[in-house]
Parts: sequence; structure tokens; C-alpha cells
Amino acid sequence: MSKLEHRVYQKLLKVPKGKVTTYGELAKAVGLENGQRVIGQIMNKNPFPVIIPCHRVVKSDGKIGGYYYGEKVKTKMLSDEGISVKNGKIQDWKETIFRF
DNA sequence: CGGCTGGCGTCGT
DNA sequence: TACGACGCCAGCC
Repeated sequence: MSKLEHRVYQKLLKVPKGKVTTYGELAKAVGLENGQRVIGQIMNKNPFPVIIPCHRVVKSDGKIGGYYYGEKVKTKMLSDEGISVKNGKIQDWKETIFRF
């Protein structure tokens, strides 16, 4: 695992349950101002889906975005953590997002 | 080193 | 609101 991936996972682990972050925020958090897609690649290759909460990473416009196991699963996991999702979008977006 | 690919982001229509 | 077109950047040919 590269240094970059390691940093990304560490940052992601700081996101508390019940909150989410975005690909862009996460990218900036590890030093990549415009590396949003890279975050996606890393999440997709996530070797520890159990300890890495990649379902807490969503798109900057409040939409859920993709997920290795499917958006339905991602949506369910988020709602189980107390985040309301409607039509593939986060409801109280501003209140739910976590900023580093 | 060059070209392509994506769990994205932003802007224009 | 919903597409399409670009831009972005690490990783894999």
C-alpha cells in the first residue's frame, strides 16, 4: 500500500459515525487539491472494507456516489448510522458533512 | 515516457 | 434537474 493510500485511510478513519466527507475534501486532506478521482480509485481498491468506512465518502453535491458493493448497500449503511438519504441524496447535507 | 481509466468536480447548456 | 464536455491525477499497462 502506498503512502498516499495510507494517508487517505487514516483521514477517513477520523470521520465519526453519523457523519460523512466528500471525495474532494478527502483529497485536499491528503494534499491533493484536485485529486478527487484518485480517492475513488483508492476506495475501490480498499483492501480493508471492514475497518475502512468508505461508505462515508460521498460526492460534493450531496449525492451518494458509487460504492464497491453497490449504492443500495452504501445507502443502507449510511441510514443505519443515522444519516437520512433520499433519492440517492443526503438530506441535511450541510449538517451531515464532516470537515477535517 | 505516453496513453488510458476511473466510486469525482465544475461549468455550460 | 439532467446531461455532456473538460479538467484532474495516481496507477496500470
